[in-house]
Amino acid sequence: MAAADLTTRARIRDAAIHRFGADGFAASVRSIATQAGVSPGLVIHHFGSKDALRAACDEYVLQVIRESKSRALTPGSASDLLAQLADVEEYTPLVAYMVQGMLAGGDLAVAFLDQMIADAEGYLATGVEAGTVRPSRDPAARARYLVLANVGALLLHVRLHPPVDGDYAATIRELTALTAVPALEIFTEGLLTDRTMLDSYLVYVPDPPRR
Amino acid sequence: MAAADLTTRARIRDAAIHRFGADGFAASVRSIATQAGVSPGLVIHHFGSKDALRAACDEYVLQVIRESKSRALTPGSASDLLAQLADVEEYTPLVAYMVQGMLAGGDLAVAFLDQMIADAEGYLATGVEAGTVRPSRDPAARARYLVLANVGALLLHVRLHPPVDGDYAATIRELTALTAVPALEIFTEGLLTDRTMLDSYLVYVPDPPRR
DNA sequence: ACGGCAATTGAACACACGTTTAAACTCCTG
DNA sequence: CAGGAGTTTAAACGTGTGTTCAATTGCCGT
Repeated sequence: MAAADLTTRARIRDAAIHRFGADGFAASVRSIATQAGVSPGLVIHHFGSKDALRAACDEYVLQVIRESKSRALTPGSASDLLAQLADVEEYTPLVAYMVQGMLAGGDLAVAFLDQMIADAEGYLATGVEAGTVRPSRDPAARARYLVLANVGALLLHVRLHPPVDGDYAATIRELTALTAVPALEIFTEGLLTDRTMLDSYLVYVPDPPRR
Repeated sequence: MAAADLTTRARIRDAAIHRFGADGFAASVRSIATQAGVSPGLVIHHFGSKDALRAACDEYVLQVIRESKSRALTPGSASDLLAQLADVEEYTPLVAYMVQGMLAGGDLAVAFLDQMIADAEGYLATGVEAGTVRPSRDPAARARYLVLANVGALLLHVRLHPPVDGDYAATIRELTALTAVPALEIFTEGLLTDRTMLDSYLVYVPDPPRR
């Protein structure tokens, strides 16, 4: 995110990602222009409108995250994707932007979460084959639940303990420190001592997964 | 939320809860005034400012939710509080408002979640005593994780499948249908087959709970 | 070197917002 | 019945917004 040798258009895009991520999508065009060291009119000249600028940011963020995933990141744990990204200083603004995107809803959030769920389902299936993960009655639903619960917990934690100076890495480490033990505890030992709740729900809704 | 025999001030407050819940806190004073059948100036006359109006809504929503909890609601499952509230037509706007409040962050969200976490810890402790819930190395952290994960999943689900015509009850039922099986599965059978992940994390951070 | 084209700017526009103000209305009290 | 306090409204104000426009700058090819 260095201001070096970038197209003006790219500098404006990066500034927009920065401000949207820090202030939400109500951030003004003028504040973005200031951050980019540019006049407000030029922002519109390059992107047409604020909405189009946001759409361009959405697309760019999604593309960079997709690329980064195939690169250096350790695979295997889908729910830590954002945590790993936040640790790389260059990617921190993308994490902040993605968080705002999920808080605001819209196509970006849908696309990101759908991909995350699909990835998680793959990781879980690999684990099942390797014998480290228990099989599920409905692997797709389990992957969806795990992603929604863990990403959702991240969103709430960010709202309860907002990053100072945009330091998402510290906030996410804080979340990990708070939730790793209870999460691992539940994942390895369970929460309930008997099967009555599960069994009674299964006879109530006995539908098998439909794919 | 009927428009009958209420103080004008109360009618404006209810209209504000309705519009804030439906459109977020960017909802305009004018739209609230229209919904209440009143002029914009009167809204400010009664509450002083838009921020003060929101503060009054925060306080009122929190108070009503606290009262309703001691009443007819089935105790025992803290994470279903919002689901049970959404099923009562009268309370649906409060649920929508609360969702927006958590998405926006702020004191309302902190107060609500803190209370929810405290309640969950109580329910879990009761379950542990009764032998239906497994004990935890850190009961407070477990309660916090469970609330953040389940409420967070609710927030994300609402953003992915927005309620039509404010029908939060249907959206939440949809979420339950999608996540009940995987959640119960994980809670009774666990997710991992061996203890290596948990044990290795415990030696890495062997701190016992500090209270 | 110069004409042309894209980049860029500063000023302005139209609009929506929260809020203010003065006047009208309502209703209870003396 | 008079009057005053509280309620309510319509209109206006000031500000910030996204966007437009004409003018200026800077660069590149011929």
